[in-house]
Amino acid sequence: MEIQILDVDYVQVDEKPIVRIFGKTEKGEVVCGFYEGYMPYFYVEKTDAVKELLSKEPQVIKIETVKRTPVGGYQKPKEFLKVTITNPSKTPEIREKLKGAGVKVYEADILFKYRFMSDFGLSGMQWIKLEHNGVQTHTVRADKCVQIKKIKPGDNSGNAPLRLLALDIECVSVQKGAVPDAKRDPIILISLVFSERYEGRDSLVLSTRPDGDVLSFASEKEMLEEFARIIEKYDPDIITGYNINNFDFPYILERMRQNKIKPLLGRCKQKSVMARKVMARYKISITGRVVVDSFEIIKKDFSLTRYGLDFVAEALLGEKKVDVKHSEIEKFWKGTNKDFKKLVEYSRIDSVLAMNLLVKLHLIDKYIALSRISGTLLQDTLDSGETTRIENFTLREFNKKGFIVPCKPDAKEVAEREKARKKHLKGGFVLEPEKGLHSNVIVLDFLSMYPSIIRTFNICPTTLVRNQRPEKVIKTPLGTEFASKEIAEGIIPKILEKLMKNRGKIKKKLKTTEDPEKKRLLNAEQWALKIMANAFYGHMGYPRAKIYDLDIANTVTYCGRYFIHETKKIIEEEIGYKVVYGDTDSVFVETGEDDLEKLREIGEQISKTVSDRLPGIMTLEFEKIFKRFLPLTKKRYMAWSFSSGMNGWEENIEMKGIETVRRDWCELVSDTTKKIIEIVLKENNVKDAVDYFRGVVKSLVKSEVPVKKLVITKNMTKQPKSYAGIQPHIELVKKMQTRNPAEAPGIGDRVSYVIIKGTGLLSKRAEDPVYVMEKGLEIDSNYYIENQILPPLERIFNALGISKSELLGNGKQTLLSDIINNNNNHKETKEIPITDLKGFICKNCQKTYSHVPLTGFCECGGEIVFSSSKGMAASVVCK
DNA sequence: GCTACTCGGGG
DNA sequence: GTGTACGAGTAGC
Repeated sequence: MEIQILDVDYVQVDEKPIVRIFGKTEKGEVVCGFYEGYMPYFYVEKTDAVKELLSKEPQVIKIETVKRTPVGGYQKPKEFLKVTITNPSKTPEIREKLKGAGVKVYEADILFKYRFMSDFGLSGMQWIKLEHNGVQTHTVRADKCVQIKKIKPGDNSGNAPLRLLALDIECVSVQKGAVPDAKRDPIILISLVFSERYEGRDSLVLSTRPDGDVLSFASEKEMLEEFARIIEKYDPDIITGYNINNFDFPYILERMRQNKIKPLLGRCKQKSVMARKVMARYKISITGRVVVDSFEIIKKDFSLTRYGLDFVAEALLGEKKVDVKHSEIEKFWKGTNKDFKKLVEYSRIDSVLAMNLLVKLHLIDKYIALSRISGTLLQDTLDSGETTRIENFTLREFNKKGFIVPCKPDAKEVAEREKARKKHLKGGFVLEPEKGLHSNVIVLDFLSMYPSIIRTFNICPTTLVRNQRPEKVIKTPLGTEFASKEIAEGIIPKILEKLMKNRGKIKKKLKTTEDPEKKRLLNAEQWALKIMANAFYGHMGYPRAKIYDLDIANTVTYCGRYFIHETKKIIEEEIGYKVVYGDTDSVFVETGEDDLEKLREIGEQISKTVSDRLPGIMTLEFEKIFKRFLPLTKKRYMAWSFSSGMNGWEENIEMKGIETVRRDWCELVSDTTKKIIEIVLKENNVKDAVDYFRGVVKSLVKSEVPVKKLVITKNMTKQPKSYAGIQPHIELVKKMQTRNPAEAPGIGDRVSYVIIKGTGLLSKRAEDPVYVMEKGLEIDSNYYIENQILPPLERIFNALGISKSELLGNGKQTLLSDIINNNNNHKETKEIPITDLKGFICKNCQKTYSHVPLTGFCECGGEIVFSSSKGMAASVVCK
């Protein structure tokens, strides 16, 4: 029998744990495999005192002497005690007792399911073959329950047919405007959407109101009981919804508690649904199933300005919600039959959208790939971060080679590490960017820089030279030493080699794969391999990590900085090009060439020269070409980029660290910013950009900009009177309440406003856009210039050497172009080709400028002329 | 510029 | 469940 692992847990029966593996066959049968005879264990240092301590513990059933190597500096294996006990849940107690006695304890904080999975080489969503006997049990809901004899890796790839359920609840608060409180406000409606038909339907709505197209119930209790029955009968593998982790599920569980219903929604008939509160956030676990919150994934994987379901569905699916405001739910609930029908439809569509997001955007592909690679169960991959995955993964790899891992650090240790880290750990090197607008810049990146450094110097906590000295070492540029590869190959470098090579193979396979389904899975896999490889460096510098080493983290970043400096030196001093910017693992090289193909050739040449010169597997790759490059500051730039793709050169505008859209900016800002960036980068015309900006300012002043483009939107999260400060949108709501209380926005609604002309406080001049259009009120153009379009654009123009006062003109008609044109009148006749143009220079004091001051003259009063590598010139010729 | 606090999503 | 872990954006020094 072959199954794909969905979930693993254990039950304690008569002093013995039984591991349960929940999975699904290729045909879609649900299987639960029971494994008996595997016992919990951990390691401690070997002393007589420890033996004495352990002999008093009734839980301990076996103490063996074993040879292992602790992780923490290069060393030879030594003797440890392997302690086996009867009950996994007793481990913390014994662990703390030993720790209290000053005894070093290893691997005593590993979840039992993961101890088991690690020893048997099992991963979440992995296919496995089971040799088994049939068993019958009434404790588990599955098509087949088997007693596992042996587990072997499976042959299948892809996924078993997974059955999905999407759900959404509706409720109304007794307190007007507030978010409903599960302790008090009942659920009125539950909508369910099925990926496989359930009793001939693909959706179902349950309600305590008895009309419309719903399953109706006399009480909330009966409705919730039926809800549980449907889940049992439909038996989904995956349950989804929008914000179900932090709203629907905690709410349903509390309502079940109030109604004295045990929340048995999982595949174990005895285990209730668990809602663990982790720092103000809930994590839901349901035995044998996986809860996927579309909202949480979208927030992580997509960069959007807002994450409300309406916005997300529209942006990502092009699908719309039913238009019902939160403040209207009560009205529709208590309203006519038609009103109620609309509410039912509203709820149903919310579930449909949650389902569609998951299915159409393939939201879980990445997480399945991460699970398979790291060994983590899908639910935990979704709920927890990088640390869990890395530690799961590393445990196996270290154990395989006879290493044992320390327990996680306590709060005191974490605090000390945090302090040391802050003080000593330096990050990547960021080069001060060369000011001004650049053309024809080649961008080169190190291929997986940190993983490559780790592999090149065999960097690992198991090879780091501390107390014991290996016969042969390799020294890093920082001076730290590691055992050389022939003596002891580091576990982490070896893992990275496997991950990187595997990724190469998958990328190759991807090129010859046509089937879109297979392609998607391969793509998710190569992505996950990259993510895992890149996470190791960060993990070793993470204060809560079990395998934490500041010396190692510092070695890695130091090498990074060292190699970037070396690279810059080689390019500038040996090859002879200027490096105009660089960040951590990249260099931006300016050349005189402007043909894309020739630039690529130069790029490849630089790549080869540098890679040959640097040690080990350090590889600098040609990445792309910036036809135009405008740095604002470190880590902030914009560029017109060309990279070679499948269909020749692919161009796009790249922005790093620059926002063009922000919640509190109106549309005019993003429109204008985008346009100006395009003029500067693509047309290389600063004058036109300035003109465009002035045009916008002019039309603002003349009230020619449509009101729609000036609307600013903010959320009102609480009652207007409970706001301490004065805020425009709140003041507007107060105004609207006196005008027409029924139409005024309520709590949780978004408030749209524009700022109008007047004498009072700015906040008091916020007005309803509709009202402004009806009454023809005048917009405060000054506000829009100073507070909206100017702040982002000022930074861009500053980078081009144009100050705010110059930009706004201030009456002086003195633009760069005019000055250049005026230069035609110059008496000097010397000409230079435009390709040699470096900038501008004062004829009198030699001060250089990247842009001509708009007065046309230097501070010293001297005349500004062109400067080139061949000297000064009065004019420039274009060829 | 940095660090501390808030709030998101949901109804 | 042998676990305790957000993160961007903004307000406040």
